[in-house]
Amino acid sequence: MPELPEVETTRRGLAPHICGRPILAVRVHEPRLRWPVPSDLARLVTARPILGIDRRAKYLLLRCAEGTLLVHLGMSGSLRLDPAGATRRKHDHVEFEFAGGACLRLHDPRRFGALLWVDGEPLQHPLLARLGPEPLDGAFDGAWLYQRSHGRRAPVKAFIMDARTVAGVGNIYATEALYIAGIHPARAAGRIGARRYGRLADSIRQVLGDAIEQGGTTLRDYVNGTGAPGYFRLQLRAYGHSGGVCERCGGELRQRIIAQRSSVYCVRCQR
DNA sequence: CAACGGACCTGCCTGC
DNA sequence: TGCAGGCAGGTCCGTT
Repeated sequence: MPELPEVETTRRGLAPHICGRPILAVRVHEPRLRWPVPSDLARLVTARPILGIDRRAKYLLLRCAEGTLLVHLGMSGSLRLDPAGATRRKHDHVEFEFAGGACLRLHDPRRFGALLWVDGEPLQHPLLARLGPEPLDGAFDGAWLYQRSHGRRAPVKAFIMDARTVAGVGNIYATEALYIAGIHPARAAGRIGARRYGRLADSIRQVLGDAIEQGGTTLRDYVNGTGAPGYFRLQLRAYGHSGGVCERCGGELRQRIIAQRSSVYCVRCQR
């Protein structure tokens, strides 16, 4: 479900409602996520507030006084703030209850997500320490991509989805950015020039930024932390349009597995 | 180091 | 209506 824009939308939706409010109770109904949910989670966070919510790649960092809750939503996860009285649903694995009865619930049917506790500086955690630049940061640009791509024979789509290259570019937005930049997703990363990488970096920034503005992409039932769907799906030009016609050149949009992931591209104008 | 395949799960859709 | 098979927005880890 969630790529970077959906995670960021969740962060923005939740922060004003939960930051600074003490957690009254924590309930773990299903600890078997990607890694086991800490058995002493309740002891770690009960009676303490979440001080702030940050994001790094697709991880949410819920900052507490003595450490950080690291949350990843995997393929099917969502965080939802329910008003008092709303009942728990199937696949709501962890609940954080606040004063007044509102309840933050981690919902994740496929359980590819994670909820971890990190002592100390979370950015030094092994899961985060080696991530590449944030795509919406100034440190990310075409020069960075070009320099990192030297000698790489893997498809450029795999290259930009590698979190060490740039953090948080998933299958939908990699597909869209390559479409916008006019680059064929299967082209070897090391065989693309600096100018084209400049365009690709711009496309990545543009597509992620626009998607965040639209509240993310709702495919199945994604909603942000406060229940609103995202509208970026309406602006997808390649993803989900296989068999259709390219808006730019009239060519055929074709679907194919590239680097183990389903990809859509225009057979005529992506080179 | 780079590249690749497998692993972890449930739900939903298609076709027989 | 039932069932098998394929597919899905992620990413870590082990092997080559």
